[in-house]
Amino acid sequence: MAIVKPEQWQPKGVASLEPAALQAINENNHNLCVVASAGAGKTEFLAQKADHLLSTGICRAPHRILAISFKSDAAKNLKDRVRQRCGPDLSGRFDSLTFDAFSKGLIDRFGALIPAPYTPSPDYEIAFPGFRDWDDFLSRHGYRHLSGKTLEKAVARCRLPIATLNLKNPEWKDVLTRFWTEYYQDGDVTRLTFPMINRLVNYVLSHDPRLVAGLQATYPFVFLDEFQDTTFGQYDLLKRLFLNSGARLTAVGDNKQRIMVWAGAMPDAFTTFTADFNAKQEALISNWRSHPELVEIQHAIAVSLETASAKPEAKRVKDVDGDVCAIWAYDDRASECEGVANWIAAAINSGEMTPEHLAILVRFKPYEFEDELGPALASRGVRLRNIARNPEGANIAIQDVLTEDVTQCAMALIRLGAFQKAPDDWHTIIERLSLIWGLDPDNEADQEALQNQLGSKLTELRTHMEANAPSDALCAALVQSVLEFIGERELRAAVRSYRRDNDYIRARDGLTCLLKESAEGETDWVTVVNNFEGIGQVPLMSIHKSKGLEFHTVIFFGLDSRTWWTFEPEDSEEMRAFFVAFTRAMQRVFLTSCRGRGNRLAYVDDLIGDVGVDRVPGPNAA
DNA sequence: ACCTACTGAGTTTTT
DNA sequence: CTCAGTAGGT
Repeated sequence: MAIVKPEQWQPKGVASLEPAALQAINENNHNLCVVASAGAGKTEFLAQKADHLLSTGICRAPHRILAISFKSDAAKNLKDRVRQRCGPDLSGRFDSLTFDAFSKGLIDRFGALIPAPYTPSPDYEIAFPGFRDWDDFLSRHGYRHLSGKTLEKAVARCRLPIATLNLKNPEWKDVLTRFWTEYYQDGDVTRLTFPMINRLVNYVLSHDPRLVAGLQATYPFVFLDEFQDTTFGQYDLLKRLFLNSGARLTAVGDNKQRIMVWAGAMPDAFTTFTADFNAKQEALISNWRSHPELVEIQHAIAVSLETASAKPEAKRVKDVDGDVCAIWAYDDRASECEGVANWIAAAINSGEMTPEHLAILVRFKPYEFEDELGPALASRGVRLRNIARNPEGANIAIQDVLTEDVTQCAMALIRLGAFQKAPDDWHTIIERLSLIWGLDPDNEADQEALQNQLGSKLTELRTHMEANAPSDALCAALVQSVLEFIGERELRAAVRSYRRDNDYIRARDGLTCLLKESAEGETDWVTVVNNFEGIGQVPLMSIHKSKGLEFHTVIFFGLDSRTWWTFEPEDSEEMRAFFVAFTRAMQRVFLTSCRGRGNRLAYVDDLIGDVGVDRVPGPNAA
């Protein structure tokens, strides 16, 4: 592929980039701290920066770019965007992962190098202990006077090996030793949480500096997305890997969207990073997501979080009539559900937006809202999808099934089977199969053979799908047949995380179960495939899960004092969570509150009331 | 047996 | 903010 001279490089696929973005793309002699408020086009900025590095040869093979995101769908979106911008060849050297997936990958590769007694067994299990489990562990071992929360934090923060630690209270050394011998290595199974994986990675890297040298040699460029939510352990690892190395780090994020401090995120990640890595500052000032009226309200909230916030330039054009923001007040939860369901059904039927472009956001317990709102919508012919729910029989959330490699490959084929035309899928599957089967994309004979094989498989699939209506058995058979064609062994060799049975089976079962669920009561495959992808369904999720996503219209349930019982106006995670929820919308935001769920949230009501958001009676069930 | 006043817990994530 | 649990009183 021809190399572009840096001075001749142009952004691809977009009309223009703002000056700060161009500045940050061309700056490769410093570490960078890019402040990007909601809708500033972080993903696009990172994708363009990746394209710049790869297509100019500033990042030349075999060097790679490491991009760390917080959620797997964000990691996948970024990867896809880079592929669109610079093609499958160059984007093959762009590794887009979550912090946890990156750390886990290192354990899967180098776990055997971890000294005893910390060596994990290769078939370790991933655990998500709740606060009760930590307390139970302590009381089982006679430490009833210590708190589980403190133990959880200590495990996440203390370096290994425990024996060399200098702790003020020597009792904690006993507790941690116990924990790492009895919780971690429990009989035959090794049980790991992500903070523990992080500590183990840190340990193995300190124990074997060649690994650090190897990773530094591989990754001269590192992107860090949503940096405001970096945990202490993650930052510790980052320093171990890249501090004082030649690597150029680009940290992107927004302090106003810092909503993970409760789970161990650093309260001042940007400040610490800027000091340690001597990073240069840039700030993106556009808002490509929301139209001016919404940006005005967002700005009022932003100023309450950070007095010095600059007002972003709104780039989106408003394309809806009527209110763009209001607080819908209700008396009780039943009329709230019915009223909102009615409004949604009417909005969808009028064609002003499709179900998947609307989102229901809640602060917590989405499954409770699913039970209440789901039936109200269903009776009006609208389906609700709780994206955090596991499909029946699976051990993975719907949202995560969609980003799995096994899903992407299998569904590209199944979509090609269901639809008359799907050129994108044809290209995707050709690219992926070339990679999985180890074919040269430039070898014509190889490519022709691949196209022929794919063609005859598709003929077989289409005949089979036309002749048979969707059913549980057929869904399972379809997945089986498609995976046999792709080659499970080849797929698992190509996708590192699938080498462990645990991880591969979890993903494959997730795919099968979601497909079965999508086929329930359906008679044609096109609908099944759409159901699978969530097309025609209103997504429901927590604010935390909505981070990084955007929707045409957002309805937030529960602007009231019971939902926000921890609410404090000053430097509060709650206010930032509210900001995150609010800034997901491109066109409209409606906030419900009902007396059955407590009083009005006066602080927020007044804040947005000042910029013209009215408290009105919510739409009726009619 | 019943009343009042007080205390603490509950929630959001990551393969 | 709400709910469950508890201590201490009648």
